[in-house]
Amino acid sequence: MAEDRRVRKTRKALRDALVELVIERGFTALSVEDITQRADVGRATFYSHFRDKDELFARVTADLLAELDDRLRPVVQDSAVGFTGKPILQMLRHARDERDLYRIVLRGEGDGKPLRMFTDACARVAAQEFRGRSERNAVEPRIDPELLARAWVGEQVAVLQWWVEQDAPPMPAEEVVRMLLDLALRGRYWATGFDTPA
Amino acid sequence: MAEDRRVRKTRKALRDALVELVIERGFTALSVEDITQRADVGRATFYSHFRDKDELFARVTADLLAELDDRLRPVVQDSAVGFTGKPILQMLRHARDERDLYRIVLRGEGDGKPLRMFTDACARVAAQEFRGRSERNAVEPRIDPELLARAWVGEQVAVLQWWVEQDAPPMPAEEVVRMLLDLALRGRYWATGFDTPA
DNA sequence: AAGTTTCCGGACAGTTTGTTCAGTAACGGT
DNA sequence: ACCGTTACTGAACAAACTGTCCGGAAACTT
Repeated sequence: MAEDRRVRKTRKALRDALVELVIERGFTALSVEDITQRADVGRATFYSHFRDKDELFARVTADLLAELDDRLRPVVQDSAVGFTGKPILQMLRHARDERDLYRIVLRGEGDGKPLRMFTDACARVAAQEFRGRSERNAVEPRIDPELLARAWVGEQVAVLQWWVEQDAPPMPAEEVVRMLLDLALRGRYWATGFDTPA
Repeated sequence: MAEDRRVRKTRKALRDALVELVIERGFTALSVEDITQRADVGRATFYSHFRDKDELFARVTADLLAELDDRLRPVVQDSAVGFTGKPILQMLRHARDERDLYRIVLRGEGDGKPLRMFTDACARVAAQEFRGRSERNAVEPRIDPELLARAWVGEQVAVLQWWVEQDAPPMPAEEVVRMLLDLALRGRYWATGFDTPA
């Protein structure tokens, strides 16, 4: 049968080897042989599982994003508004479990495609949310919802990037969320030092 | 003399060819031959000017960042506080003049190294500024200055990315700055929909 | 033990890279 | 206008990597 334990084993070995090496040297600096060598697998075997270096990479990152999606969906759907602290907390916890994979995505490895998929997906949802919110609240849209979403997601991603690259004992996820909430609620503090708009 | 007009001419041709092709196909998809062909220059000639595809790329982006630095330095030094609207306005104007180059950097092209240099530089300055500000104002640092800086810069960069990729007649730079100021001053609006901190 | 599936090492042509070199063209000074 | 210097060119080269194919060895299933 195609139900062979060996297959999953070597695939996992290749995936793990890729992740390790990307962390060590970066994606572009890798040859297929580097990967198979680290995975202790013949070079020819690689091509009977994946067409490309790129395909392997794409699968690894796609799986991570899918897993994140699974964890996030219930949380997002629960709350009428998509942006409580909970989704971010979920993301941070997931990032704590799968730190290397998050690093890879958030470093923009692999032509930055996974990172772009990630941010684009977030921005799409956020933009929709902001559009709806400004309608419901009858707040005149002084800020383009598209731009607002980009800015919002940009902040989240930047914080994630920062957090996941800390090598010292990292700040607890709950603390990060507290700070983000504080940040959002106290824009005036944050903005201290701005000129008044001309 | 080494002051040959031909040299500058072919170098410029190579640089321009690189920029064009990176916009069209992305950096990793390029061979040296692609570049020299587009620049109408012999392949061997390339290596008498640059060691690598990467070196050419690094020079191009480094020059851009240096130029940005030159434009920013006087503005930043003028104002005691580094984060009035003026630096951002300068950046937006520069990005309007050198749109393709900004796109390349902000897309994270070339392993994302230039983008990281850019954001890291900004974050370093911002973090210092925020540290000083919280001391002067005797505001207890409820938010790690490092995190605050990352978040701040992440927002700026995200907005830049968004703005520079718009293909329709882009929103004027002044309008973007106005929105960013509004955004910073009205964190509470932005945060509508958050849970209250647990 | 027999039959199937996977793995392996080696060999293959095709690219790309970075270097070298001899010939040719363009430049700059007098 | 001439001549020495400098830069460009095309070709050839070894080296590395890619993706494919094959026959034999090894592992799994029943």
